[in-house]
Order: sequence, then C-alpha cells, then structure tokens
Amino acid sequence: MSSARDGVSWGTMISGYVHNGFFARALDLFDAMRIANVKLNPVAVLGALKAAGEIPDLDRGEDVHNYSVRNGLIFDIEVNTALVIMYAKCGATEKAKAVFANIHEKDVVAWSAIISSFAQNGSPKQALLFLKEMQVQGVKPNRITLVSALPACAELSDIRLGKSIHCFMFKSDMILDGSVSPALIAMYCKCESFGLARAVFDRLNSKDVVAWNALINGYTQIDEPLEALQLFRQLRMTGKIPDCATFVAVLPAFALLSDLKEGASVHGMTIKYGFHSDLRVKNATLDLYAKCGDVQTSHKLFAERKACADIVSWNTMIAGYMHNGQVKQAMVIFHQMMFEYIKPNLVSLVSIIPAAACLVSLRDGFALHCYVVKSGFVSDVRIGNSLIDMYSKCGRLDCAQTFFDQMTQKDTTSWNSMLSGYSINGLNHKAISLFSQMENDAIEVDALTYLGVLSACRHGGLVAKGRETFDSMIHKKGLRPNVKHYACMVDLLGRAGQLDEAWRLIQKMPIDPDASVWGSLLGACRMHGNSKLGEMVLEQLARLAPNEGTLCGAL
DNA sequence: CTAGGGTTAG
Repeated sequence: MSSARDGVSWGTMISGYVHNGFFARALDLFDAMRIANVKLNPVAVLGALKAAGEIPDLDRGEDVHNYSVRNGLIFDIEVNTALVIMYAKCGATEKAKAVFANIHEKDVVAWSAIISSFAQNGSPKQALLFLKEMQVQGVKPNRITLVSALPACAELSDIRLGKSIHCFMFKSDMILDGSVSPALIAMYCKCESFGLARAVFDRLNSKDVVAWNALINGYTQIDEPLEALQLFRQLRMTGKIPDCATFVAVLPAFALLSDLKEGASVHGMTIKYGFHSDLRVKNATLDLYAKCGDVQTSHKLFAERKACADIVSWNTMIAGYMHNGQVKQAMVIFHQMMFEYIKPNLVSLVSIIPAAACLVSLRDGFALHCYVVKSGFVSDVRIGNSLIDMYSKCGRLDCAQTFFDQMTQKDTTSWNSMLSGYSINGLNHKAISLFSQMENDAIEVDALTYLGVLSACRHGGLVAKGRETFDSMIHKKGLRPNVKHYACMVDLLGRAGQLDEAWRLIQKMPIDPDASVWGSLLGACRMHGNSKLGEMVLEQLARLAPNEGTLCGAL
C-alpha cells in the first residue's frame, strides 16, 4: 500500500468523524496518523483543525498548526483559512489575526471566514473592520460574506450598517436567495426594528423553517410570548416540520408566561420529534421548568443525563434554583460543578455570587472572589458589581470599598451597589456624599441610585435631604418614582412626625400604593399616637388583596 | 475551505 493512498484514507476517516460530531476521536486519529508517520494531506489537516475549533482545544489546534508547518502545508490557502477559524473559535483572537495577515492572496472565502469567526466570537467590531478592509483591498463580498457580517451588526445594534447591507443584497439580487433572510430577520429583531423584520418575513415567497425560527425567537426576545406562540401555531398549520431551533425559540415563551401546563406539552412534542436529546433543546427545557416554578423537574431532567450536560445546563440549574429562592441548592450545584472539573464561566459567576450575598456567607464570598481573580473575570464590570454587593451584604464594607476603588471601569450599577452598601450598613452620610460625587463626576444616575439615597435619608432621619432628593429625582432628572421610592418617603416623613405630608404624598401618588406604603404610614401613626389617621390607613390596608406584601414590620 | 435561525445572566 502506498503511503500517499494511506494518508488519503486517514484523512477521509478524520473528516468522517468531524462530520458526525466526533471531534475528540478525529483528533486522536490525527495523532495516531502522525505517530504512524503517514504522509500528511490537506484533508486530514482540515478535519483536525475543524475538530480542534469545535471542541475547542487550543493546545491540540496549535499542534496541528505546527505539524502542518513542518510538513509544508502552510502555503495552502484552505489550510490557512481553517487555521484562522480554529484560532478564532478557541478564543485566540490575536493568533487568528496573525495567520490571516500572512495569507498572501486573500480570497473571498478567507475574508468571509475571518468575518464570520469574529462576528461569532464576541468581536463584532473587529468583524466589521475586516469587512471594510476587504472592500478597501478590492475584494468583492458575496452573499456568504454579508450574511456573516449581519450578526455583527445585530450585536452592535448597528441598524444603519445592517440596512445598507440589506440594500446591497437587494441590488445584487441576493435577496431572492431565501437563505439570506433569516440573518436579516434576526438582525432587525435585535435592532428592535420589528416592522422591518416582519416585512422581510412577509415578502418571502417560500418561507424556510429557519426564517420562522428567526421571527419566533425575535418575539420571545422582546417578551412577546403570545405573538411567538401564534407564529408557532401558524408554522405548524403550514405543515412544515419544526426543527430543534424552533423549540429552542418557542420554549422560552412558555417560561415567560409561566405556563407550566402548555410548556410541558411542548416538551412532550420535542420528545415526539426526537429533539429532546439536542443539548440546546434540553437546556431550554430545563429553563422552562425552572422559570415555571418547577425546579424539581428541571433537576430530574438534568440529573438523568448529567454526563451530557454542558456549561449552559449547569448555569441554567444554578439560575433556576436562584429564581426559585432555593439559594442553598444553587450553591450545591455550583460546588458539584467545581467538583466535576466543569469550569464556571462568566454567567456561572454572575449567577452564583448573589447566592453568597443572600446566604450572608463570607466564606463562599471570599472563595468566589478568589475564583474570579484566578479565572481572569475580575475586570468584568458585572462581576465586580456583584462582588461589591456581596461584600456589603456580608457586612464587609471595607472589602466592598477596596474593590470599588480599584475598579478601572465603573458603570451606574457599580456606583449604585456601593451607595446602597453604605445605606444598608448605616453609613448614611457616606451614601449621600457618594451621590454628590456621582453628580459632580457626571455619572449617569437612575431610579436605583435614588432609592439608595432615599434609604440612607430614611435610616438617618434626614428629612430635608430626603425631600430635596425626591424632588430632584422627579423634576431635575425626570425619573418616575416607583412604589419603593414612595414607601421610603412615607416612612421618612412619618417617622419625623410629618403625618399630614406623608398622607398627602400618598394621595398624590400616580400609582397604587401597596402594603409597604400603607404599612409605613400605619407604623408612623402608632409611633406618634395618631389613631384617627391610623384607622383610615387600616381600612385601606384591609382593602388590599390579602396576599399583598407583608405587614410584619408595621403591625 | 467561508454562511442563515437557537439555550444560561444582565
């Protein structure tokens, strides 16, 4: 048997594995091929690179790269294109760029590859820069290039560029090709241009199931579950067969409606179609049960095939337990995950750090902070914000402060977390001076900022400051106070004996006062011995639905 | 060799 022929059959085997999703086996076979000293060929290399990108496994991808260099395959444009994709999928952005830069005659395929890789890799800006650069260099984009660029427009909410791509497609007759429409629909949905998404959909002559999915998903994304369900019904009436993505798009609609019964029956449909073993369908199902309050069923489905669980499954369970107030269980899942060497990602941490705060468990909080530092997420603003919140709820304002001070990037939530940290720990004047600092530094403030300041005023009995703050919230910033702001003000005024003013404030409320508002006033009536007003308030309280709010504080 | 829709958090 000639070694060349041998090499070809190895290559065919490798790409066969890749095609069927057996990426690890494909890579093992590639290693075996090297050990057996079989002559390499592009087919084997392409397969191995694809496998390394899909897993993703950067180390083995680099091995394949080095091996191709040594075997003189590195001038092959196909191999280079596959290298770019592999590096991008493994998150090695700079390497992907470097390989791409070394391609001498970049063809439209190579350009499309780097654009789609970066668009999918959380680097939408970079993807669009490549699109621009490509045009500068005089390479004409084809429909695949443009379809690849659309998700980048979507992620950046750059509807202007999205529209001009749409326009260009229209002029180049690409629009007749139905395969560009789902990308357009998704892009318009994500840019909150539902009319345009709908128009693209409605004008399609033959509506591919992918186009339906894009629109259904758009509706669930904007919290319009009923519209999503109606489309789902329409799709089924056309006789088209829904696919996995249809269910991934429609299951969250039942979660939004908290409709356990209908949701479960759609879960049944996924079983009927045989889609229930698809990981994304399964994860959407876990989320469905958890959001409908039946986290036990989520856990049952999760535990049944835990070996198949991916990071999203674990995160869904953590979030599911948190959503149902089973904070300890969320922590158990997180520890199990660590125990099984599943690496928590950003979403895992954003979900679990509040659990430490909730349990007032400084031990967990410190451990999580450590992990955050070790895993390189420490510069993420959302993680930082939850750490500040955790430390202040655990009574370690010093740690919260230190963390806040060294944050290089802060957003409004960071300031709000610090501010409410001061407030809940009784450092009312610090809270108020932080608020002044926000105003001086022109940091955007929101309703939560004001709630923090008002609570500080309440705890400190700072009536004048509270009035002034409440007033500036409405008249200076044009923000609408919610029921919590009112409850805070009523409590502040009431405790200070300004019962009439508190009463007038309630009467002027543009929204219905709830039990916490009335409860604050009632407490004040008792405190100041105003039984006449107190009786009136009791009457109001009695009118509220019995399950509304808790009155323990006031009664 | 490049592609469209799709799960977790905020």
